[in-house]
Amino acid sequence: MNERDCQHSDELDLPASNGGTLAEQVYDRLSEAILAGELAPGAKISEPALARQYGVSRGPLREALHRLQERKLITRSANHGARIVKPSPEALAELFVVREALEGMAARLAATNATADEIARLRALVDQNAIDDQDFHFTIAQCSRNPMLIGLLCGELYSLLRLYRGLPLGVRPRSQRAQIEHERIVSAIEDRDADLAEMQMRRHIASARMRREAALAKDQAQA
Amino acid sequence: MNERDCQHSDELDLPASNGGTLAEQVYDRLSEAILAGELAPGAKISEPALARQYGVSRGPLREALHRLQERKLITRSANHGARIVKPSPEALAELFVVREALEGMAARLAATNATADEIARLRALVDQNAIDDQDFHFTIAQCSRNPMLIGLLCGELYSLLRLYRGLPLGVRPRSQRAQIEHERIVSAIEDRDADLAEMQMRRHIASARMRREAALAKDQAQA
DNA sequence: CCTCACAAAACTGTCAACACTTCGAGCTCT
DNA sequence: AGAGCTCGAAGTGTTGACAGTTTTGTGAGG
Repeated sequence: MNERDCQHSDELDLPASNGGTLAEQVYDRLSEAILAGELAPGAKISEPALARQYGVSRGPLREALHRLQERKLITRSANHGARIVKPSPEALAELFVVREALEGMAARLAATNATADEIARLRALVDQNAIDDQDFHFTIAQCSRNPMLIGLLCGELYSLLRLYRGLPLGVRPRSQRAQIEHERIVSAIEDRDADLAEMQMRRHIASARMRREAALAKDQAQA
Repeated sequence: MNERDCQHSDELDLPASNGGTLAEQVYDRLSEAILAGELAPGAKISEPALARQYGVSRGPLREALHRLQERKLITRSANHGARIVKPSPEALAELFVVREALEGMAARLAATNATADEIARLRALVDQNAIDDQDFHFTIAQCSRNPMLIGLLCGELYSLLRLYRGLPLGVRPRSQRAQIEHERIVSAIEDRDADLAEMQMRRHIASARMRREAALAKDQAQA
């Protein structure tokens, strides 16, 4: 049970949040809580309870909830309250298709626009095996020099990916297969071969999708 | 006792809006107003003024503004208010790159997943010349059978496209060039050729991007 | 004439209180 | 006992008011 020691006052202060306004702080804390899995998927959100928990009034909380609604992290229906979005295998598959398209384009642009320093950093990331997958993909997105693409990949899609995988951004060792695929992508970027970079990235995402779908199917078979 | 309710007030009623809550109605009206260009890009939003205009209190209005912020239709900074986002040539170029990736993927999926009826509808759209471009692209997105892709293309990206082009979803005659490109895309889908469908769609988007960038550059040269 | 300081107006952020809806416990009737 | 109704409790939607900040307008001084 994740219940705190103190019974009556679960009031959590918000000192570490960067946002100036309470609504922003609550938004940051709430999105992090949802993505970290602290709030169960599909669970109903009680505005008074959450407001007490975070030590704010319902006004800022509702503003944060509306932002989360637009980010599709919660669903809201009038007079029926808000619920944490529940990940589904279908949504996961859809997400990977979108990622394949966007990250493929990012790799294509990176092959053209990346600086020598950035390519060196990518090469270093691949050569040392202990890095996490996200760092690699984020770095390539940055190399695309396309802020909208970067925002989609590193913001919205990455959030949904965290939610669907149900893991707290873990640095788990990636497979040998992924290691090889990463190396091929970097090689293509080093060669400034845009077509090949896109193709390798798309194969990499498709491969990751199949692995993850298999793992998810096995999890659901157990449950 | 200066009641200005009925005389010359700018108070706009919200009868036609579908949403049950005031916040939703204001959200719909505001996003439509921004996308239609009724609110000047870059203009500052005064919460009291807008609240009076729409005949609601500041609470629901602020909730709608937070949703618009997450949709990137407005920008907000603490204690400094909200501003309508200002389109830039750079953002337009970025948008077309993202569209090229996503619509290419949609065409690929459509070649695989579209039903015979849907393909017939696409063929009809191409054969009759008077259709507008958006209808064609939306239909292909629907054929992808990927709700997340459909939501991105028909929702967020389409909104930004409307905003950046500054036109009210006009049914303007498309060029002969676009007509030919549409026909090639539909032919590839009819042949169930996923690779070709994606390539033709990406060329079509890239061609549209170059035409629009040229038009925008000319406009800015005049001004 | 320009600049700076200062006060007032306006605005944003926040809160507590008020309507209306929804849900559930308990009662009634068959 | 079980189905349906009633009424109270809880929750959501909305409002107006209050506190702190930013901006504006004004006047003195250089």
